[in-house]
Amino acid sequence: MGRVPCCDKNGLKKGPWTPEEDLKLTNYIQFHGPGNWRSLPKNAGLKRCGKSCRLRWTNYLRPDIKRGRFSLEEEDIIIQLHSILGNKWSAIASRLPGRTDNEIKNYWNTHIRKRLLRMGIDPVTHTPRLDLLDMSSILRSVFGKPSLLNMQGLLRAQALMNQGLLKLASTASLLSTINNDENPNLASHNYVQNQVTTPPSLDSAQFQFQMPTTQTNNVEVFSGTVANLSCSSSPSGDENLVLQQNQVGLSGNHDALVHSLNNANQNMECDSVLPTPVSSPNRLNSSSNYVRSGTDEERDSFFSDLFEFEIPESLDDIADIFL
DNA sequence: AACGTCCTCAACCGCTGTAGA
DNA sequence: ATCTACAGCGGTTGAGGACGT
Repeated sequence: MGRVPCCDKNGLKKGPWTPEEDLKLTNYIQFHGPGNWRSLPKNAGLKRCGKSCRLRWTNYLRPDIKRGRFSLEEEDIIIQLHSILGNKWSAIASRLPGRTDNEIKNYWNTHIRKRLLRMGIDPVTHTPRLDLLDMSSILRSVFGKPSLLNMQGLLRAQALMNQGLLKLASTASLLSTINNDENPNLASHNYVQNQVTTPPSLDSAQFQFQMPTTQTNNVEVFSGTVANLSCSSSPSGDENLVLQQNQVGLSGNHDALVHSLNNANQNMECDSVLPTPVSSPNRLNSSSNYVRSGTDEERDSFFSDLFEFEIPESLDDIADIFL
């Protein structure tokens, strides 16, 4: 036996709410409080079903709703949480005060998801998806000489491009994200200058994410640490998140480097709970003056910067085919 | 100006989980 | 244990605005 409908559909209005309806609903709830949605429309003089009233209230009329554009911090948080929780929009919304699950879901589907796809990142698994990469933009990022790219070079590149190199690209971008302190554009330099880095840390209510200080004295080309996050639920079933990390050291040797990168990616895939490459922990924790409200261009730039990396000298022979 | 296409997001639909009778 | 009402969730839809030709 199927469920009986929550209300008699006949004669009930559907579609967009009018200001008058909003006023009726708001006034009623202010006086009586929310709840008892089944009887609310009748009592409030609305020709709507209770479900519609509840949705209108929770998604639009509630006084604590924060309207307007999502900040970059909020985007960061959404991406981080989505990488852990998946499409649990209500759980994500509960960590973003003033935002509704519906709003977050819409924003994900219309903005963030597309942006990740453009970056070659699978929005479901949050892993780099090589088949999704917009190679032209990647190549522009890498070489900064779009005019020098030609079809012949691209074809040769395609023939020679292999999984290892693309993983290198993907993981290098991840590293640049993680290791970048304030300016994303500086990230790649960290890897070629053998710097002693003190990566940032995140310590918030939901996350424990510590990056160790790394000494990279003997590294020829790259140095860095890949944090691999995993998630577990507590026996009590609450949603406290426990994030663990695996460190993957990267060193100069080609084979070792690609091997490390493969391991890093395998770890990610095995855990199926993934770090979000486009989000840096220090951003969440940062009190920097980084511009957090952004135009579309700034947001695109913010994300595309995350895929900027430099080809080490030892890979010059590969890079040469583009030029 | 007119038309077509794309994009956004409020609202709906169908389903599940839960509490109470 | 079963049934029912209700709240809530996630996926989907479609109206309307923005944009391009």
